[in-house]
Amino acid sequence: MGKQMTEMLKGTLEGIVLAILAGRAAYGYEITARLRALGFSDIAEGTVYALLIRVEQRGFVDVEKIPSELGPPRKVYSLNGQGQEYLEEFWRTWSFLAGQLDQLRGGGR
Amino acid sequence: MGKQMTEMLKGTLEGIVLAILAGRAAYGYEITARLRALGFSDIAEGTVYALLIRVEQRGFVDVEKIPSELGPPRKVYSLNGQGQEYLEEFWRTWSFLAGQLDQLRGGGR
DNA sequence: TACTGGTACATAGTAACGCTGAATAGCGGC
DNA sequence: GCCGCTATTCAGCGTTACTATGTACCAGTA
Repeated sequence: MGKQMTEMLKGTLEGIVLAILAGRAAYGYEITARLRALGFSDIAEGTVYALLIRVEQRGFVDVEKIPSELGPPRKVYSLNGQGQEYLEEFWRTWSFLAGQLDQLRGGGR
Repeated sequence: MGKQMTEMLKGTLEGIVLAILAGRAAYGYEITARLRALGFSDIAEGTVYALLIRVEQRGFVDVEKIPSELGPPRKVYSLNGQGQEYLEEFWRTWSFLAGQLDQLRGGGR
């Protein structure tokens, strides 16, 4: 992925992952796979795990450890109330930014 | 401005400034004022100047020093060919990201 | 002359984020 | 036993925007 995308993901990747979790609970490896399916093909696994630890420490998600039949136990993350609120604020911030950019792009001034 | 916006601006502020310059040439102080008018009320002057130096070093803008009747001489930046190309790539990257986010927001899955 | 305020640019230090690259560990199949 | 897939973790790095200053030029005013 380009450097531009890398920089643009700063601040949005977190929202993207929380939005995925808003759909349903998931674990790290699964989230990485879903991101790749979404077209974010080059997001490193390490990035996702670091992000998950961050949002866990901020209290946006609940964690449950579930044994897997295939490999080591999975840490399943689910969005909690605080996370919901944060996600809503994320969407507000995003809407504002997207609005301004659309304006800039269209008007050219 | 919120911390969310701060992080989200990483990678997009550069595009925003280049888009402003695509409209017409401008100098740092003026760009800061325009950003504030656009609603990015808390963008520090220092941020804009640092960004302008960055894009200048990458060769995206041409610079002309023009004496001001009011204060020190202005450094007027104008987008050049390379900057145009970069801006177009920025819009492509942005479109992809915005598309994916819209999808995530709407579908909820 | 001295002071104030607006214009205009620059820089050192800091924090946050995503990436790179590697390590660790469990399980199934050849 | 070894390889490949699943699954998580961590240290070190580069980029970006912010904070907080500092420099400099000019106009108006007392």
